[in-house]
Amino acid sequence: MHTHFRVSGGRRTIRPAQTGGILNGIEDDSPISKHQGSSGKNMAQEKKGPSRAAKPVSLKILADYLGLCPATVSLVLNNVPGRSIPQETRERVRAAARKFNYQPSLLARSLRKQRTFTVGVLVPELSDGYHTMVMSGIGDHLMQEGYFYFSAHHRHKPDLVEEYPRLFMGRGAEGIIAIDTALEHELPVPVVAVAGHKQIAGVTNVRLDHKHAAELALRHLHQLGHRHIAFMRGQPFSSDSNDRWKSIVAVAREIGIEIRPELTIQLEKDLTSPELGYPVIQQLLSHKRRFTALVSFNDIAAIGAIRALRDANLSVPEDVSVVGFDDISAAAYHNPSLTTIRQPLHDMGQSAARILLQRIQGFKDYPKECAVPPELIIRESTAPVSGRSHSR
Amino acid sequence: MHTHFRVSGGRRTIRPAQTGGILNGIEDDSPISKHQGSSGKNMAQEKKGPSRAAKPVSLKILADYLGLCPATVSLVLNNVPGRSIPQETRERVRAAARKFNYQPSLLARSLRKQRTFTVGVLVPELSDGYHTMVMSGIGDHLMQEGYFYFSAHHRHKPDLVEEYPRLFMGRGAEGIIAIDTALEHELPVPVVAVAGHKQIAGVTNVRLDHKHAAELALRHLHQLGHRHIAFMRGQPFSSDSNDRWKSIVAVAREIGIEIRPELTIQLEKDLTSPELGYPVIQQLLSHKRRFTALVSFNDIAAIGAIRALRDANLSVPEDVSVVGFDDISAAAYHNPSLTTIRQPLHDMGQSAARILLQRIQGFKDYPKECAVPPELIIRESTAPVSGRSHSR
DNA sequence: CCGCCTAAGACAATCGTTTGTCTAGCTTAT
DNA sequence: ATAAGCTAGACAAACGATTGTCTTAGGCGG
Repeated sequence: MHTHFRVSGGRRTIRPAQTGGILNGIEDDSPISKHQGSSGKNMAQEKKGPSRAAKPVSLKILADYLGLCPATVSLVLNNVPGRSIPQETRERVRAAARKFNYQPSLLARSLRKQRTFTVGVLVPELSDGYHTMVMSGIGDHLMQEGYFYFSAHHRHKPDLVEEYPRLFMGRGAEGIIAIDTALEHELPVPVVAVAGHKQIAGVTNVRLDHKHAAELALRHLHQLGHRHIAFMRGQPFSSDSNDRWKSIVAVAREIGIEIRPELTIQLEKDLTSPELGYPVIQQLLSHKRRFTALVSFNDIAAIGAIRALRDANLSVPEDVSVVGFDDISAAAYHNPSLTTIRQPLHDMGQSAARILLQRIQGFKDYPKECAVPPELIIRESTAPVSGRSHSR
Repeated sequence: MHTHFRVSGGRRTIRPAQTGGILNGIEDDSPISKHQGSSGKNMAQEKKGPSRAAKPVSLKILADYLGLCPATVSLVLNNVPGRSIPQETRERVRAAARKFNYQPSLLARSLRKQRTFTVGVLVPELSDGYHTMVMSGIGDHLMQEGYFYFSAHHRHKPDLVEEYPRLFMGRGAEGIIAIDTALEHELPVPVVAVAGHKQIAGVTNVRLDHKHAAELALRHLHQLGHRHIAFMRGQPFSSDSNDRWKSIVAVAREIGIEIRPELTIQLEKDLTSPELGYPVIQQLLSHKRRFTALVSFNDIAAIGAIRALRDANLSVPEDVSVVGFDDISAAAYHNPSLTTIRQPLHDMGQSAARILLQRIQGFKDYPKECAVPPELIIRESTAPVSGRSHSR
């Protein structure tokens, strides 16, 4: 699998102090609070004994305080229609809820309604930019829809891949999103896979539209006048390698670009550094075949390739144009900055979440697959083919 | 100044026409897996309305099947001591549990035991490398200890920073870890902040040992013979800027390195691209002061700084050594690769989780603060001071 | 033969909500 | 005046597990 990474900047920022206090905190330790407090001020609450959390107010406490029964309070707070409760009572209830900062226990509610509004997200590695970019999209959509999610990373250990979905479900997850993870069998809840490796019944796959990606890259180069193009194939173990290559071959044929075996190089090493692309380009150059452009398997390899080209006294993009893949953040910082095919990872995450929620909500005709369109990011590493192009 | 790199702002984007859309294949029906389905009462799962998950076996179902009462089954499965239950029954129970793939509802258990083994992790941005690296450490420790976690990102929106902790608690979180987030007030559960901005009662802070970091950077340069060192201060709004600077000043004094105002530059812009460091170095160079080394506020700025130095015909590291900060992944890929101070983000996450769990388990004497040691990563951007060092 | 002890498990309360059903008191229509 | 109809809530049964207390039936000794 090729590597995606992201650079972290030192961008920890401070926001202006926010002084809009919400009323909060009833700090008593008696089960029934007779606290006719003043308006909410943030009093430092003294922790006594063990540092257990102060018990939050329950419906029952609230009901006792109001002289009502818990059910009624629940009805008011949930605005259940078709119940006759006078406006005055409603307001009394709501006022008390505010006053005690009542926060319903989602735990209890979930148990009762058999609905948790929670999903599980399974990911190989949390510190990897590719995965977390997808998670970011997932998170956005889920939060917006009022769902929460557990996440877990398995570092490709098969036993964890096997175990976490079960644990998720034990915690009430209503669905599971698996990023770049090969699930082994069907699960009793809806599952959406992002860049998954397998076809399993009941799993919706979200993946890049490889065909489209190939079109963007090749048409771009073609329009710039490139006709002699070198290609780099991904490592066999990368889940995208095969699809991506097949699409390139198909599109090349459509457009009328020739793919020549002697200009095709194959990545083998399991590296996540530019080293990945350096030696293969050196080798390619040693054959002294003419080419004016290179389609790299990913940005990392492209950076290594550019270094190899420069070390061979070829300029990028003057002599050779280079197209990367992924749009890792280093692509923009590199010199020259990289023209690349961006995977809309964030969108893919959002789509995955959207589809999962649809399935959870009972859509029967959910898509089995969802192909997300890539995006061509044009930067400095590609240019029109020039007279002094690389030929020997 | 002409632009050397085009980053997100100035790029041209081509978005292909929306082909195909999402629906590609349609799966007729997902028969929910009935992988058990042997004797006993097989819960017939039919999709009543929504495609809800097959209902998992509960303790009660299991008990019915065994001709026991739920309580007994619970006792066996939890190995509750002090209960007399014959070995034969125990085995019968366990066999049945295996057979039906019984998975206790953590929801119900949590409700009963008032213990969820769940914490909430609050983070500004999920797609940022800094934050997710910390999360990775958090996840490692929590999982190892049998805890799960919700995560949520707030994108610095004050209302979300305010709201999510409450929602976490509504879902039973027993503690909260806030990464790089300015919480406003005390919470009724233990809180650990990583790179937090404030001192709030009840919050344990995990942060980098800035003093140590300054020592590593300055001693390294000092040992290489550098005496004329330029310094870059972080933006005022960055939470680390102040601490880091104070430490540098203190350590410089200890070692005997002079900090000269005319060699000190101040970052102002809120950028996460190398642009951050470029103009300030240009300006510094315009003063024609002699310096042989630069301590950058972070790696991103260092990359911009190096570009500025090179554009001024100065080589790195031959003329000027540059030390970065953070060790973002691009630091290793850059040319020259960056010598930098690595923040052990993963460790910081682990420490945060460890401390939080201790506090949850009732440790009274938890540390108010935890300083994590940085690490010096020596790469190509620093070298011994040479004869041809930058002086004018 | 009777009482006591203990093993083996049943019973029931509880956690905090939700929600269908029921009732006491009042109003209204016939 | 009486039945019918509302109103404003109470009541209680879930949801699925845990856990303290009770019950039953043998087994045993006296």
